[in-house]
Amino acid sequence: MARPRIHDAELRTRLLEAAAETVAQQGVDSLSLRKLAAAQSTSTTAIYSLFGGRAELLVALFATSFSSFGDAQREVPVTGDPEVDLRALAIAYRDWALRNPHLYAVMFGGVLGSIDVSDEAQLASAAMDPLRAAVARAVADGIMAGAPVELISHSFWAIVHGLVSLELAMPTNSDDETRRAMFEAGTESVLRGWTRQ
Amino acid sequence: MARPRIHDAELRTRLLEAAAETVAQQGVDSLSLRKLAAAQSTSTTAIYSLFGGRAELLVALFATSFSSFGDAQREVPVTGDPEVDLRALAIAYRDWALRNPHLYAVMFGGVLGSIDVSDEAQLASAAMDPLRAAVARAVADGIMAGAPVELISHSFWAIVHGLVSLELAMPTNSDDETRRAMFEAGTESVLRGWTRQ
DNA sequence: AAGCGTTGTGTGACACTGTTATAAAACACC
DNA sequence: GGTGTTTTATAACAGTGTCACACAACGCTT
Repeated sequence: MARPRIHDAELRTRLLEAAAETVAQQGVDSLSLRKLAAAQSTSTTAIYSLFGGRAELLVALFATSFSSFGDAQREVPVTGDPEVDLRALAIAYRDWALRNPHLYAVMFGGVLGSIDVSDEAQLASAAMDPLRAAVARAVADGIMAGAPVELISHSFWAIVHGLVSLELAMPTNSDDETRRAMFEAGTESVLRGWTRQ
Repeated sequence: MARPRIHDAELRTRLLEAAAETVAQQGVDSLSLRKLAAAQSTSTTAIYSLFGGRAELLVALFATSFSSFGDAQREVPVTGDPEVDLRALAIAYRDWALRNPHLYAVMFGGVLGSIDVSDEAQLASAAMDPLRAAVARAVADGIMAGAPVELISHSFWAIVHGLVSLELAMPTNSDDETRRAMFEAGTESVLRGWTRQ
């Protein structure tokens, strides 16, 4: 019984996808609400009614980024060898991060500033489920031991994230192969650290 | 033969220190050139003549942050046991980062956006010299082996940075002791991974 | 001593930004 | 057709970084 709404879920996804593309290509600082709204032939009011504001828009982007990242992790095939799976998960992790550095900064860097993402932290952690499952298989097979699955998984997440994060933050003059070798050597060290001799 | 300059090195350090305090306490987004200049009873022109602009000011902050961080690493005493030293360096690393999360975001997070810090990367890497020295001692003592010192050091840096970064980015409901235990378990895994059996 | 030339500095304008109050638009119903 | 209600776009507000410009402050020359 009033003006029909155009600020619907469809526009919300369109705005979110456009924002994701801008951030992915130019970084979060280049995201302007005015330009984003204009590109979708609407006004900034749409962003405020659909998200709440810039901060909430970035939280939504944080969530979808982890969702896309989680998809990439889930696409890694499960073999009979947990160690093979862990190496493949690590490489898939690195590939995604190097391909989407700006989104990775939104997910892990302090880019979001003081924006609270407590509610979305679970969703973020869910992207690591394939890793936890692989570690659980390794423990079940007696390949790994020494701590709870959650703890081993966390340290594996930390080394992979640490290596990728340093690679993104610290510009080096070493070539791609060298950097990949450093990455694999790093993950291998944690693998050895939890592997039963 | 002209107006005497007030925009000198002393004002530069004052501006930089004030900027560091603001960023350390409220984050990089809360740093306004206008407010910063006004707080030092000068104008924004000072920042432009002394630094070049906001980006260059943040690069200078990046450098001083790594300097302060490097001091904390160098303050860790050197004992006769390289493994003890590595654990102490890791704990000092974590302490500094948890005490200065916003500066840590400037150093490693994508907070600086597309600002180039290639020239300062060496300075950043220098903060890790105590770690490299400890690894070198461990290798010399035959405690660690399997790769060049630089590679082992890098993986150790990565695990420590990864653990700290996850701790800062992912809000958990576990208490301080649990988080510290997870940190130590993670660093121990890399230590074991490079330790000769 | 007065004026000049030069250099450094603060002021103000410009083009942006996110946010929000307000007024117009677009419908259903009487 | 008029009324009421909801949704939307517009415009104003306060703030930002950046930079051209005019003023201020000195040494030197006349």
